[in-house]
Amino acid sequence: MDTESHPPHRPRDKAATRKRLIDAVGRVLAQKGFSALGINHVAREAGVDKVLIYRYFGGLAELMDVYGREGDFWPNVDELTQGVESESTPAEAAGRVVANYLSAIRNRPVTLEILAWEVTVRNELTIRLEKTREQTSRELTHRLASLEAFSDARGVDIEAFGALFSSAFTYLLVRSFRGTTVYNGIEIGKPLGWERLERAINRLIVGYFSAFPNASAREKGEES
Amino acid sequence: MDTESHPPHRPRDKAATRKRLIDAVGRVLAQKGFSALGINHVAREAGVDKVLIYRYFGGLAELMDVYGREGDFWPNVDELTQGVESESTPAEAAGRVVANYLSAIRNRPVTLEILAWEVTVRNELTIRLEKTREQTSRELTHRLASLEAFSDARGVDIEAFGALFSSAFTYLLVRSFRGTTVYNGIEIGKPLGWERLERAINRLIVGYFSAFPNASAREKGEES
DNA sequence: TGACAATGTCACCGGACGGTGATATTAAGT
DNA sequence: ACTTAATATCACCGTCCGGTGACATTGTCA
Repeated sequence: MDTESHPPHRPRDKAATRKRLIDAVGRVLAQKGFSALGINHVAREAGVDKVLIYRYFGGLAELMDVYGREGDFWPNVDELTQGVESESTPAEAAGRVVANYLSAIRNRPVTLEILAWEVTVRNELTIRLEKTREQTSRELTHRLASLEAFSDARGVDIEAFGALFSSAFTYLLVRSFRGTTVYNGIEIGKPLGWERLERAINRLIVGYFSAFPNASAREKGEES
Repeated sequence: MDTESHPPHRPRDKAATRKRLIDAVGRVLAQKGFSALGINHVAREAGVDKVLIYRYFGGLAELMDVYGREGDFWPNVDELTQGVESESTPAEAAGRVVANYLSAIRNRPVTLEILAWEVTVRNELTIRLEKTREQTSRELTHRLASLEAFSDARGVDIEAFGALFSSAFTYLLVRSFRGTTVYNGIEIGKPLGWERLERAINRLIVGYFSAFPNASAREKGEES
């Protein structure tokens, strides 16, 4: 429909060709996965000679860098904190962020592809993407910590809390995305499985924060 | 030290050559990772011609199958439930299993490599390994559920609980194994980071089970 | 109109991959 | 000792990869 075959003279337009290449990265990632992400594939997908990748970007790494900047596959802080009010309790806020994170990542194949990619290899590309995400999580932590309720909750390690939950979700979502249907007896490929998970998550969140009822109760839980 | 170079005539021994190939798989996985796992690499590592892989096993997939059977890279239920007594409370038992899981997987590069592999691709081999692990987790769940304390705790979903924690650990361990030093502000490459995680984990466990104090308290937490 | 740079195409290189046929070497059976 | 089959090695094929130099086409500006 859109991508023509070779011969018909395309009007020469550097900017358009650049965009063609950037878009091709996303298409290759979505359709073939990162294992097929190479100079040849991207150029072929863009219907353009691969030498232009070197000329316009310097190489695939730099092209990926641009793609990483322009892509919106990662939710920002505003999206993650949607529904979190300043007077929210920690449990409410955490539950909101968790739900936002889940819905933000689900059904975004490219994002899941990249997350899976980060697990397997660690090169210039994934390190750049990783830094972007780390920056986002830093902002998120900062914003959550600025909530009144959190400032009162002693002993709460919001970073460790977030690391555990986001890593669990990321792992389960990626596994499900890759085709695993059952993990630890949970049907992660069906809504029912995720309902069970969300129920357990809610209990964990409530339990975690209820152990620190807005100050006090410090002598009770500090055994280490 | 052990692996000779090419020329010196080795005594002909099919069984020994088979073993050489199987061991080479583990070495390649441990040293180069699954991305380098190919006919050529394995044969080169074994110091043997690659055609023998076809002759003795049929191909790399079948060789991997044999390797998967003979390897002991996955902890069994006994190892995971070490220290869990029949009179343990759910929180104690869960904490024990969590700690055992962590120590069992850490410093096992091949296991971590395989776990990372399962995230990325899904083929005959990873599916087989996945089934083995799923079977183990099923047994583990069954054993834990048979504890008295658990049978009393209503509303506890031990499978969902385990899925969340094991997936979080797996993800963080693999990321750390791959070289990521900071995740969500946690230094997962250093003991300090893991201490923070373990502290948060303990609070989560205690909080999760304390929400269900051995029966009763059912009308309090069943909002969904 | 003519020169020149920008844009895009083509052909090729060396290397690694999976896979296979032919050949050499060794061990065993008679 | 001689045959024979098992064991192991070698050489080669086609394909894809990342990367690069040479060439063709187009637009711009003097």
